[in-house]
Formats: sequence, structure tokens, C-alpha cells
Amino acid sequence: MEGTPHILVVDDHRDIRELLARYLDQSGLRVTAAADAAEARRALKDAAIDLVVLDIMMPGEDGLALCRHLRETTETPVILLTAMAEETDRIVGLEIGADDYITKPFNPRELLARIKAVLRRAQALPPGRDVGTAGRVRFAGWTLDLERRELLDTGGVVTPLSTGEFRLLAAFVEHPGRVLSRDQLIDLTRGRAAAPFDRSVDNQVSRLRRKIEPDPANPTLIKTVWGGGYSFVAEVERP
Amino acid sequence: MEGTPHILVVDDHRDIRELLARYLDQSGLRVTAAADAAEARRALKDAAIDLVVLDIMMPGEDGLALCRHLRETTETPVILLTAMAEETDRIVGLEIGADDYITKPFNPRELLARIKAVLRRAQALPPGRDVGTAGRVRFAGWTLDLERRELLDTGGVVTPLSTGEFRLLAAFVEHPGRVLSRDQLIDLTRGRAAAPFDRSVDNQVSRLRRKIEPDPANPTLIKTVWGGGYSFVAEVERP
DNA sequence: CCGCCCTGACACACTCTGTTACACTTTTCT
DNA sequence: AGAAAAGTGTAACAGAGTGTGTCAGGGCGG
Repeated sequence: MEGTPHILVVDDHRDIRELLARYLDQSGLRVTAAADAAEARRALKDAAIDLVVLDIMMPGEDGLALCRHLRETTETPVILLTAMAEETDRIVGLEIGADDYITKPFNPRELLARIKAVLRRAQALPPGRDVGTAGRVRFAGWTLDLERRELLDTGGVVTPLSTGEFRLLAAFVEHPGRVLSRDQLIDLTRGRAAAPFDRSVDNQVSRLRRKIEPDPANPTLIKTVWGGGYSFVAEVERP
Repeated sequence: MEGTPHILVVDDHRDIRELLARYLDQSGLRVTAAADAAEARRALKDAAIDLVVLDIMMPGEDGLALCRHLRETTETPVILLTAMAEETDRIVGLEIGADDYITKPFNPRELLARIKAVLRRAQALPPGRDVGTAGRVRFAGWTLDLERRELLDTGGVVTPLSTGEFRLLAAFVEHPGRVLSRDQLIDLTRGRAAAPFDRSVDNQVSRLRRKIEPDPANPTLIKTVWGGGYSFVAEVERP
């Protein structure tokens, strides 16, 4: 998220859409407006949207469906607009993964406050798209090139990694020292939920250890946390 | 945060406090209640709190002050309770760093939905250097590396600790000289409540003593407090 | 001194994890 | 396109980590 945050407003009511766009624009945010889900998807594809304000009551594709899709495929925060203070709608919205919601009629100032709150929370999140900052990281003598997806040893020789191994290692490198559950690792590496008795992570970890651990039988880089998951304990340097 | 999330409810009104505690408890969460900021601070110190529900209108230390303190010193999410739908209060609350707020009177179901939403977000992993207050501590010749989850003797040789042993030792090191009940230890090490006749802590203490005590039969580091729990009496240095 | 409760130690059952093998899918090569 | 290779998920087994039950020993109150 560089410079001014870019907000996408999705609402089929032209007056509300334009009112919001103008107000947010005057408040120093960049705004793109969309009248339906299709337009919204186009905007999300073309621009680097930082946050979506979404009316859930829309003709055609439902707002909730779009919200769900957003949550499944991206990290972009969503604030829902609900037409009425229908409580079940609210709860469904939050459970579907929206970051916040606000009921019409609402005060633009309050919406702005919520936008800022959500953006502040999301600011710590990775700028998934701009690979420019990805670059290289070093740990325990290894160098991982996140752009070229290559792992180099001290001599600069490439150690081949499969896609899954690379993603797993990248996930670890992005969260050093933190215990990551199998659920979280599956989410980070493949963006989907885990199956009930999913052992695939164990397998990938085992394969990765064989490639990067000095002694795979006594791991010093990827530690197992019994009943919790795995933790990448190596010191990570970002140049 | 593993196991059931532990919620701290802070409200000076006894009826609201107990109503909330009961409702959240029945919803499968663990709950601790506090009547004022002092109690709240104590609870935050003693237990591993995952989220705080905080009334901002309280006698003595202001709720907002406690909120600010939380945000400055920890990552624990906060949901504010505001007595009236005073808009400025709302915005001030969000800008102070609360993760959400709800105005009284409120529906417990909605609060529950918000709690779940905030917890889900908190679990969504801000990347990067998020190791918290980790580091190294030294005691009685041992060095415990909280990041790498390793225990080193005077010669720098690693003494293998299981996950449970490491967590127990970490809990002791974080609260030196303090008597910790079995309940508290289970909360701190596994984030869940204790079973009625839980002897697992005794067992873990026994196993840990065998590894770190010079003479496990006469413990000098982990002292037993008859009828109270255990106390880590070694001097802890944090560099 | 005696009964009671709490604690330490041990054994065992159970759960979780590492590894291997293999089937299935995807990619690469010809 | 088909065949070969690599990558990946599932199943199975062995081993380590952990919780529970039991018994013995020691503190505490009578």
C-alpha cells in the first residue's frame, strides 16, 4: 500500500455511490466507484485496491458472494453496507469475513473512521502484489530469492525447490519465530482451508527439511511445536 | 493462541459483567471478569488473554487509558463498550486503537459475532518481526532462547526440551518468584482451562525438573508451594 | 500420633508427528 | 499427442510427547 490508500466503492444506487466517492475523495483518499459486481471485479483487477466498501443488497451477483470471493482470493479488507439494521445480515456479514459493516443510513464521518481503522489494522499485512519489495532474504547461510523463486547456498549454487516447497519456505520466512498451525500454513501456501485429517503439511515440511536442514533428523531451522504446528526459528535478514 | 480463546470482560457494572461472562462462557469461550482497571491489569498479567471487552466509562482509571496502554504494550485486541451512541466517543475509540466497539444496550449475539470477527483477524498473521517480547533469559547458569525454543547450558550445548517442557519453563521465566497455580500454568502453557483432577502439570514439572535441576530430588529452581502451585525461585536475568 | 489431602514418581494408553511407500495429478519432453 | 518425469496428497506404521490413573511418601490439622 503505497501513498494514498485506494478505496473501491461498490453500490448500485448512483446517488449514494457518488456521494461517498466525493466525500472520501475530499478526505484525501483515492476512490474508484463500481455500480455492480462485474464492474467491481474489473476494478479489482486493474487497480491496486486497498479496501472495498460494498453494498450487500445489489441486483445480479449478490454482494455477499463478492465479499466471500474477495476473502477467498485476496487479503483486501471489506466494509459492508447493509440497507437495514437487520441483525442476521450483520452477523452473516461478519462471519463471511467482512472486516466491518455499517448500516444505512449512516454518517459519512463514521464510515471514514471505520475505513481508517480497518486500513490501520491491515497496514501490517503484506503488499501481496508489489513483488518489488519481495527481493531476497538470507537465513542460516541460505539465500532465498522470492522473485526468482530460487534457493541459493553459500556458494551461490541453486538448490531446486518445488512450488510447494518454495511457498512453504516463503511462508516461514515471512513469519519468522512465530508458531504457524497446519491450518495457517495451508492457508498461506494455497489459500484454502485444510481438510479434516490433512497431513500434507507434515509431508511438505519433511521434504523441505531434507533440503535445507544441515541434519534433517535434528531440525534447527524449522522446529516442531507439538500440538501446535511449526515455527521457523532461523534468524532472517532482509537486505 | 491455541485452544479456546480467553476473553477478559472489564465492566464496573456487576450485572452486565456477569451476564456477559455467562453468555460468552456458554458460547464456548473462556472468560475472566474484572470490575476495574486494576483487576484487569492483574488478569492480563496472570492469564494469557486473547481479547479484551472493555467498558470505557469506568470510575478510577479511565477505560480509554487502559485501552491505550494495551495498544502500546501488547497486541491484544480490544472491543470497547460505550454507554451511549455518542458519535465522537465512537470515533475517538477507534482512533485510539480499539479493534471494534459496540454501544449499550447491545445484543450479546452481536457482541459474540464481533469477538469472533476480531479474533479471526488477529489470527490472520501480520507478517514480519512479530516475535513479541522474546529474546534470551539466563538463570542458574542456563540460557533459555525464547525465539529458538532452545535451552543452553553454560557451555552453550543444547538440552532438548519437548514443546510442553519449553512452554512450562517459558511461563515460569515470565513470572519469576511468583506462585503460579496449576490452573494458571495450564492457561499459560496451553491456553485452555484445567480439568477437575488434572495432574498433567505435576507431570510436566517433574519432567522439567529432571532436565534442569542439579538434584531433581531437592529442587532449587522450581519450588513446590503446598496447596498453591509452583514458584520459579531462580534469579532471572534479561540482557 | 493419626488420618487426610497434596505431591512425586511411575506405568500405561492415547495422541501427535516423522517417515516411507504408493497412487494420482501436473508438467515436461519427444 | 503420448510417454516420461516430477510434484503432490493419502495411507500406514513406528516413535516420541503427553495425559491419566495409581501408589507411595510427606506436610498439615486434629
